[in-house]
Amino acid sequence: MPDKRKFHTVRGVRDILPPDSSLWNWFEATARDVLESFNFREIRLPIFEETELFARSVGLETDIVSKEMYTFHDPLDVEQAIKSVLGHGLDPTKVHLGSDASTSTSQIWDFLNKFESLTLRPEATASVARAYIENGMHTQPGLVKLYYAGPMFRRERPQKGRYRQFYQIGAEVLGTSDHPAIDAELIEMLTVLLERCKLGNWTLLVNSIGDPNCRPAYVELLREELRKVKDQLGQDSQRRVETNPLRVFDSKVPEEQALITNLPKITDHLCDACRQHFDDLRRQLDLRSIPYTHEPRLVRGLDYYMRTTFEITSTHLGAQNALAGGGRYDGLVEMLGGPPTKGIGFALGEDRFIEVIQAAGQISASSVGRPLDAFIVWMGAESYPAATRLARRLRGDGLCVELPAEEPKLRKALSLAERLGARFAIIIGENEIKTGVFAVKRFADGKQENLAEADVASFLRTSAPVANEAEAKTPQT
RNA sequence: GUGAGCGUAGCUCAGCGGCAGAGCAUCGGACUGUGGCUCCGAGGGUCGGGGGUUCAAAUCCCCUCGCUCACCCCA
Repeated sequence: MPDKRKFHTVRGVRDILPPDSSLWNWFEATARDVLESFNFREIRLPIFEETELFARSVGLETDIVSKEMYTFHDPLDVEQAIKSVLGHGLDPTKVHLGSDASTSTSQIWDFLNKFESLTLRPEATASVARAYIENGMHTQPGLVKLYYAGPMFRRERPQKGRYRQFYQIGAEVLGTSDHPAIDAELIEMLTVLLERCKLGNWTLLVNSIGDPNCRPAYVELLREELRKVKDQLGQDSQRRVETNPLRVFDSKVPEEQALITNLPKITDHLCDACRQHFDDLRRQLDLRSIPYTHEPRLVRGLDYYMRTTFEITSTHLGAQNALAGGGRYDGLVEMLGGPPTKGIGFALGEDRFIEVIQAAGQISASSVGRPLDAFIVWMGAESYPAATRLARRLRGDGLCVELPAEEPKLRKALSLAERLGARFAIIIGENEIKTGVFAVKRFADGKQENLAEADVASFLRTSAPVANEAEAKTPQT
């Protein structure tokens, strides 16, 4: 008896179906086009890495590393390891969950962590830094400008605009220079992409969070100020006062907002070098005519950020309103064992971009998807060979063609073609085989022409552009 | 991990103690070489799952699972 169990996606992941997938493909192609026009080149990275890479770069205390990573051990490696432990006369029950009250979960983790631990990437900057070091990319001439695209994984509770498998496109600039023009051009690149997506309702927020010279003193100052008003803070914020005072700025508790506004701003406590860098960044944005808001409360969550941080938010989204975010991470490569290297990058959330593009309504799956150019209706077994020849010819000419496998009734075939969105139906039956001309019917106005096989392709192509009809009609903004 | 809302056909939902429903979609027919319209018909259900109350439960009660949104945090 067949098992009637229905399989479904696991929590927080989803299918992306046609026609939506057309919009995704369009967005990815557009992003690639923009990034490559700034001379960025794609780096294809693995989906999983050693757990240690993310722990060290993203930061042990971050939510991402402490509770959101999909970490696993190769089962065969673990089996091997257990056997080797047994070979040393150790008690196997000591490593069996629940078999012994003295074996705690953390002890089991300690045991497992002696063996290679792997993690589905929660972000990709760490991988880029690893690849930069591993491949000796510091010997390449000039700046190393890379971009990546693909899925990331974080085990968070899903909500609007947040998924456990989500898609990011990111760009990174690595090398010996930390000139603010690099930061500004990276941001400019993002604004160009926003324009190409015909998005208007976005805001650029920028800030500087200092560097290891000036930030520790500021964090201490902030902590002292927060302690003075601790009893007015909620539980979450009270905890952060001790663990990570900067995070208090992220609070959305309404009662805390007034308090937060009056806290000392990090940009008032930067060292001279950081202050200069931030001032120059703003000048660089001005000379590019990029509107921005200085948001002193913008502190990014990942440990490796320093100096420049920025974020693009959209009013079209729900609570998860960040479309893209990034910042400078000058110490990261060296911390991972590479040469002293400056770095800056951003990641944008594809899921969120797609949502905003759809909400804006300027670009849609139907306007960027590939249309079905021709539906071939054939009648009678003797016409099928001619139909297959025609289909091959049209497809070879770059057209999208549907050829029914079974002989259809004419009325039903035309009905199906119309519902599939075909631009034309090409009718091949006894009459057409005799005369050698095909009836080509245009659905838009119902007009029909008789054409020789050799003329069909050019007729289909010239009578209407193949793709992006709707986009071409939309005035440039 | 916490809170709230919601689970009935592929989709959107009605029904809220008494035979499991509608619209849309799908398939077939009217209609044998000309689509859209119209009409007729068909298929499709563990009413999320389990337990309880009752002569009788989609409906009332309890538990559980799932989804959505929000918190936390982030793209």
